[in-house]
Amino acid sequence: MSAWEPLTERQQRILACIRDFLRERGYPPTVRDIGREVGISSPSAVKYQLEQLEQRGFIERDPRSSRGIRLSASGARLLGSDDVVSIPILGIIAAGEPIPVPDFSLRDVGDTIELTRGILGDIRDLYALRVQGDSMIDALIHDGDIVIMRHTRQVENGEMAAVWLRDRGETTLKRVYWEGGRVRLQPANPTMSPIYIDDPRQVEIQGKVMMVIRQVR
Amino acid sequence: MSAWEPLTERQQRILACIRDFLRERGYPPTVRDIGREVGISSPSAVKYQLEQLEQRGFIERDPRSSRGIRLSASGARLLGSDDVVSIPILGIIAAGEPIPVPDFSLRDVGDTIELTRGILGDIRDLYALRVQGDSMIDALIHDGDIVIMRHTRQVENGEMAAVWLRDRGETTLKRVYWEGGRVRLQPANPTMSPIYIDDPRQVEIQGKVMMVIRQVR
DNA sequence: ATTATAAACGAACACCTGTTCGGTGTCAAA
DNA sequence: TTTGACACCGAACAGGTGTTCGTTTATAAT
Repeated sequence: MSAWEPLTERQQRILACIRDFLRERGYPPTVRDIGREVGISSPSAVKYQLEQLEQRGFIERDPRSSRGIRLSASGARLLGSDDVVSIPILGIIAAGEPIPVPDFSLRDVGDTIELTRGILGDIRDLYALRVQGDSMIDALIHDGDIVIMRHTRQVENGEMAAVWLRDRGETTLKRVYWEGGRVRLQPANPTMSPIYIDDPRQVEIQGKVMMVIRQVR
Repeated sequence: MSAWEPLTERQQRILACIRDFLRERGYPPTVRDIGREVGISSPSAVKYQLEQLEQRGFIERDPRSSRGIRLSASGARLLGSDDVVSIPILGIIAAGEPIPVPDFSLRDVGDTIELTRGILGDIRDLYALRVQGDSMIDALIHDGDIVIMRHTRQVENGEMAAVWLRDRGETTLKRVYWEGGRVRLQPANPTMSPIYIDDPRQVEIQGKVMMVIRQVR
């Protein structure tokens, strides 16, 4: 049975059993728990199925360790069961100043926000900033919002970035388009006009905007 | 030791050990795992501390069950370790139509979004809607955003609600202020003016806006 | 009918895991 | 000094848990 073939009915039931048991108890089931749930009387047969599921990447196991089963990332995705990622909140984003430069080598982080992997997608190089002030209205971003950024110094055409405009001394969040010798910065608010920067050296990409979260008060 | 006294240094280390082990392995530590981590050589001494933590409500245990430990809700909160809540996505929100009425008695839900409890706060009666169109720009809400709503037919002054304006046949998201005989609807965009509804019977509260999530493309 | 494969069966084993029980050491208060 | 509370120790026990090994059953292909 190759990894591309559909899961058997029983394998699906085993995965669901692991997910539900985890949710309810906070720890994974034993092979005998699983057997009782899906109607297999022999622990070795459950082991056989767990090996299949492990080979196909839906679970991971720690051998000889009691309850040593966990859902893999793809297993969790299949089951609609998400895990939590801790994103460091590094400071604020405001129009009149550049955003903080993240140092991911630091292990000791202060403030964090916990988000599910499913709404984040790729979690590499992410950090969070709190929005301060109302000068980002053109990006449909409100004072107090949290912006999730990916640390990068370059973005593709059409991606939304935190841009530091050197001559203006100003941070702005806009979609960036490199057009020949100049840069077009397009607001998220579709009723507003773009701005054009003739000298690309004035445009400093500080990060890519991945997500905006607003907790309404 | 009463429940109101601070945790000892060692108890804090044990809680952190449980959280970290869970995150890394996907299952809780054994008493011997915990002992090795925090420098206690006897499993019965670990048991003693786990009993203290259980009595004070930070963990729950299933007796005689291997790795039968879970963080309680308050334990998880203390540790900044969040659990995941599944919010049903019931449909769309667009200006020209009323929003779907949630039926929480239905157990079988279709689409959901998984979010952490920590960014949601009180999770009662929550559901999600996808924003369609650009007619909610005055609420700083963008086509494609996800809005988290709480089902309610009334809101306090100053709370942001999905309001169905009966005579206009239009949904709008604004802060609601009941002022004598009329209603003031204030946009989230601070540069925009409020609208006033003289006849409160034209104002139908469909839900309270709790959160906005934008996954930037 | 035969063969191969997958998926189950069951018994037994090794060792992991929580628990019990009795004890020691430290500290503070009387 | 004595007492009590707290927090640890260690040995041993009971049973829980994963694993091994050989067997059986069902199904599909030849």
